[in-house]
Amino acid sequence: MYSQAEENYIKCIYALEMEHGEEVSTNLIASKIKTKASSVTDMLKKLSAKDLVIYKKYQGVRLTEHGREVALRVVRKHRLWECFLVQKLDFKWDEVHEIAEQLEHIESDLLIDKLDAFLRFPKTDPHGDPIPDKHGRMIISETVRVLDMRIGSSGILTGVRDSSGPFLKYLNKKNLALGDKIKVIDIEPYDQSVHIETRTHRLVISNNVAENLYLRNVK
Amino acid sequence: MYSQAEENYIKCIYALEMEHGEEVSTNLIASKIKTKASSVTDMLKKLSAKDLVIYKKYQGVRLTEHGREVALRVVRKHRLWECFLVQKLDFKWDEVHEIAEQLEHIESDLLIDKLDAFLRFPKTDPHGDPIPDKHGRMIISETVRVLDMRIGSSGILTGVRDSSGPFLKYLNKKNLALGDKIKVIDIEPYDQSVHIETRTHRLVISNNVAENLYLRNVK
DNA sequence: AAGAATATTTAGGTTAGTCTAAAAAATGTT
DNA sequence: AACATTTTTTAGACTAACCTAAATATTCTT
Repeated sequence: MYSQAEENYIKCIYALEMEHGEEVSTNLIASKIKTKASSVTDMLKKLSAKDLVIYKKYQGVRLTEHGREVALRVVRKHRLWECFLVQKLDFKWDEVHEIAEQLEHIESDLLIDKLDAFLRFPKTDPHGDPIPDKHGRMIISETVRVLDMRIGSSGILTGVRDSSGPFLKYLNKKNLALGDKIKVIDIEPYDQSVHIETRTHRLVISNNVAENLYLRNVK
Repeated sequence: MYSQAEENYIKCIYALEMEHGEEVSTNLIASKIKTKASSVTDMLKKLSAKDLVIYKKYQGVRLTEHGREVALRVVRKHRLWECFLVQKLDFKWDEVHEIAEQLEHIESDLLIDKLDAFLRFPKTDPHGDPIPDKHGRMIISETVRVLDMRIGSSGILTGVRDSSGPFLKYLNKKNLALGDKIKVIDIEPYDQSVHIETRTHRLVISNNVAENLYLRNVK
């Protein structure tokens, strides 16, 4: 239906809209997709002609209703495949992204619904991100960055903002995993580093890390 | 490593070499891949430059050792994915080809080895075709077409030559499946149609069908 | 509000893979 | 062996997706 390149742009625009709200700029897309701004302009015209985005020169771009549906389908496929790789094939959560980037473009609605059923209709992927159902609906749980927690409060680690390999490897090394209960002991005013405690250990995480961990509040 | 188009040509040349032996002609490739002869010529030059085939103008083409390795890797992936679709996702054997055509191009050796293990190292795909192992080796069992069996002899249905949807659907309807024991009751001299008997029923298959069913001899 | 800096678009070119039409080679027929 | 037919290759064009460099808009600074 749509080419891989088109799907990648749509997915990228969707992610940037989620993250920044408002219109998404050409350069932002270019840097995320690692291509040149001129290439982005070319593609935006094409997507606009196909009614996937609303694009006005120099004004950035937004997904149309239809564009959003396409984006959610790709996101659904990506996240379901990630579940498959981790749950069934024993991949680590930091190893699945590149492979899922390929698998997300396989075209077959039946395949993806059968995969969904095989995995018992998971609601989140291995990084804690919600999986849209076949109608594009997903459960977005209220989460807070570790950095924004009150001192002394606790939460369940439900998601990571940065799901790059290096960051996930860092979490593995520090023995932090989705579902862990985390208590914020103290936030250092000087550098915003955070002392946290899990059921098994205590540690200090940098401000950078604390911005990238999302907790669902407990109690 | 290689583009999908390149992989498809390599796989096609491999299949035609198996089927016809000798050099494979431009037109044969064109008709199998459903493209024009001129496109094939272009691609053969490229594959030749990459040392995947030996190509001499007007003389047809053969795979190099390296080309054969690439072909076997793609075949391995295709057949493993078919197993996955049928065994794990409950697809019918006549529904999996198109999806496997897409999945076979996913690039990750680790993925394919893990999939292999997950499926418990299957030796044949749902159509009875052998699956190459990670070194490209596979078990080719001695099989005979139903048409070539002696009258009164029996065999186990181990493979189909034509694995197109319509043919597989026909077999489903006639209640014939891989692994069934089949006895050849009689071959009609006039039109070469064959009377066969399975554990559960007797039926007559046309010469055309009898050419496309492979049996492994019993006793 | 003008000039500087930045962001975006346009113009024109490249590559992979396809196509049509014409030319050239191989093969078949007598 | 010469002509006809078939097969294959070449030449030249097209599209998708990318690129560089230049032109144009927008935004920032003062």
